[in-house]
Amino acid sequence: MALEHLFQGSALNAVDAKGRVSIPAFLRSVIERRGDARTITLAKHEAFPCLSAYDPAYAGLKHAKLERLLEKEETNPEAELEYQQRNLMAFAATEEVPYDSSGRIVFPPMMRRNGQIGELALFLGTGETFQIWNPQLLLDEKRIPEDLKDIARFRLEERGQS
Amino acid sequence: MALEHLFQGSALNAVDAKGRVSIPAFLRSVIERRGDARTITLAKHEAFPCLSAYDPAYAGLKHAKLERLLEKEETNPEAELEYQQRNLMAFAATEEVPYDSSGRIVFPPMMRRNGQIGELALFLGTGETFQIWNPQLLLDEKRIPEDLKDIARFRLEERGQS
DNA sequence: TAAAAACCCATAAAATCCCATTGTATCCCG
DNA sequence: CGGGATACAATGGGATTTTATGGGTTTTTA
Repeated sequence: MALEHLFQGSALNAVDAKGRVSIPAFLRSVIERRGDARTITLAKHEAFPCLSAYDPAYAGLKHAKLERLLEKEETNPEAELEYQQRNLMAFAATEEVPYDSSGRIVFPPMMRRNGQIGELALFLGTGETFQIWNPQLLLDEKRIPEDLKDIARFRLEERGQS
Repeated sequence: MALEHLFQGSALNAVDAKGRVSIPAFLRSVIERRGDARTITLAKHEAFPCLSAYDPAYAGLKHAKLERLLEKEETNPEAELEYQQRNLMAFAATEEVPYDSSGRIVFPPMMRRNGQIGELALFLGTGETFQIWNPQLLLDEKRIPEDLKDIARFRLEERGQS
């Protein structure tokens, strides 16, 4: 693994009527330092009711890792099936979207539903990747530490006042 | 290995009365970034009841890979036979079709039957290649993860409403 | 010459681009 | 160090371009 630049920080942005959202500038700057792409890949998170997001550099690493796993166990038919399934999840079940010169993506409807994202999108850096949450779902999730919920509450208040 | 651009995402497109289908633009853009061709190669998938599809750049890689395998085990007569068989499958059992300026191919009847494709074609990116499914067969396939079936269902709904 | 294949045109919906506005953080200079 | 000036981030709205798809017409080919 070993990606040099890591995603960190949080932000709460609006999703407009066309489904557009600004990717926070501090996340974009990490993407652009990792590579020269201006796209993000969206996937349903495996554990939480939110989306997982990352850049092409991370996607490439993930793919290489899968390939290595396969070659190690090439002759095992069960390994072959598992490889097929993982590959489908990694690529078919994800969507790559470019962001424009003002840093916005338009949310693919499928991902918006997968992540149950409404009019507000909470961005959370998690190192190699970042997450996008419906802030209310994060507050409702018992597996999320209270301190993190406080951050979400703060971001909500911040927005409520302005 | 190491193809720089990977096939990713999903789409459900109509097959019209003449057997024509649009190749989703996001898949075409990968093909055209990998090389300057505007064709795809179709084959029956080895494990699933669907078609496997790729571009000329990948076909070249696949051929090189087979060659390498053969050289490694040159003195083994069984390896020689396996090479002949794989080679036949990789080249004789496939069809290469060009797509036109609007991004459509006409489905070769043999492949349409091999993949049991009806009036709808579900495209699934799988990294180095992509798959084309009859969406109903995917929903019926027990080896396919439920999350992926959800995507197929979403694509079907999306189309049903319009 | 009839069936099939390739080509061309048309169109509605969706995706993309472009410009405008506003609020906020940063800079600069006296 | 204060106060404006500047730059950038986030967002709204309209205009333009692509995409997916249907249908007709010409050109092969057998």
